[in-house]
Amino acid sequence: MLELAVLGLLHESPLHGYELRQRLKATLGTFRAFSYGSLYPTLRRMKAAGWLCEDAGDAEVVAGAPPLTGRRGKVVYKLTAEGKERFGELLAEAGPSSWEDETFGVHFAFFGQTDPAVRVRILEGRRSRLVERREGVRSTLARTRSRLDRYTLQLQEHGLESVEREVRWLTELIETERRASPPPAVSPAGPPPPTPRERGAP
Amino acid sequence: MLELAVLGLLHESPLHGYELRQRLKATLGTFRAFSYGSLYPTLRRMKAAGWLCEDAGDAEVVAGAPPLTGRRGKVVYKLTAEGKERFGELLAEAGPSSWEDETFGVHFAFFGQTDPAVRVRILEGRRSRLVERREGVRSTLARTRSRLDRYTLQLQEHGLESVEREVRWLTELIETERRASPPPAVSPAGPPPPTPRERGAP
DNA sequence: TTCGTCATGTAATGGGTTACATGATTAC
DNA sequence: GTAATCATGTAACCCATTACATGACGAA
Repeated sequence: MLELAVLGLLHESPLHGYELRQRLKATLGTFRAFSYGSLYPTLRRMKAAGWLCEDAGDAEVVAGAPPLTGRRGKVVYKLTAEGKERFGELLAEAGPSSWEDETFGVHFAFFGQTDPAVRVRILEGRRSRLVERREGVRSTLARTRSRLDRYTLQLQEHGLESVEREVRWLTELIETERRASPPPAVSPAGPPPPTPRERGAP
Repeated sequence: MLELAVLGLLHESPLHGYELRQRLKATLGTFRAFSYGSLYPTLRRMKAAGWLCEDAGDAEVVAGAPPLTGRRGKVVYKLTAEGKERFGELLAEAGPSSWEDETFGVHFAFFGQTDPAVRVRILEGRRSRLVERREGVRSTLARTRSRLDRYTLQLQEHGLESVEREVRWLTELIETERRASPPPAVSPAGPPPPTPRERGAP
């Protein structure tokens, strides 16, 4: 979770903890916020795991700076080769761990680096998860509507509309993805017709 | 959190754990789900705290039922007097603990039993929390929009629209509340006109 | 010189989840 | 008689939060 987000951000450029948190906010928006209390220990853990290392690239840090009593100043982290590999692995995962509520936003935020086929599978996974939830709410709502008071009903309906809205959003995203790169259509008769051009999408 | 939800549901009628969880789903809808792994320990804890007790009201349980080896069968809980008091206290709370993401839904679900003035304060608290968040997202979005890729942008905008939507919803709810019971208008000139009657609020 | 914000970190705690273990009851 | 679902419970763990402590640096 935090781990993926950190890998993703450091994959773009080296950062120190404080900066990382700002970026986290800017990247994840309303979806998730992390406190320093979880960020710093995570950085430590990830460094211990060998995914991160301290970046000595900043010349001015080395220069005439104050004697650095013990250890106080920016600590800039960057990804190691193992870290990049780990990021790649996490990006390739298309399972519940990529489409549940808490995680989907983070995976989505790094779709730019994600394989198109994986993107579609995650979007579909998320959508079917939400459709499931929607049906659950709809059916219990149908059963209990008459027994609910004004407020409980409002809550159910607002919740239901939120889910419906997200489903529509996902449907559009999926369609866009498909238009951009149609699935490798395993046609029952013969190989698929050659597509006009396979554009490189960086 | 779970505590409030349990108090609220048992306030309506005695229930056993399993039933309680179904009701929880029906009441909270998309907002929150709890697992048995947190429900049962919570029931235990609340019983120990004296807010709940086992309900012996079910005649058929006492009847010819199997010898009950040790302890196995439905355990129906109901609120004690202390439990009702506790529920009242929690309902009267109008602070961050009632309008943050994780909690608001639960508080809202029991608005039917909540004092109208408290309802409005909670709705306003929630709204200003969301407005704050919306402004945060808007401003970082304004600063960073050009640097964001397609997906990150999508995520930001979908998130922003979700927040805007909830703000509108809250605004409507607040207006409805105000129409139903206008605030005790403190007029700037002179003492307020004598209200018909000052009802005893202990 | 003091305030705000940048910057790093730890300890205690919290509030849940997953996975597992068990057994009763009901419907086929 | 067996599968589904009703029903209760525990233990291990997870992933974060809050509150706190510390300190550098720039602007007023």
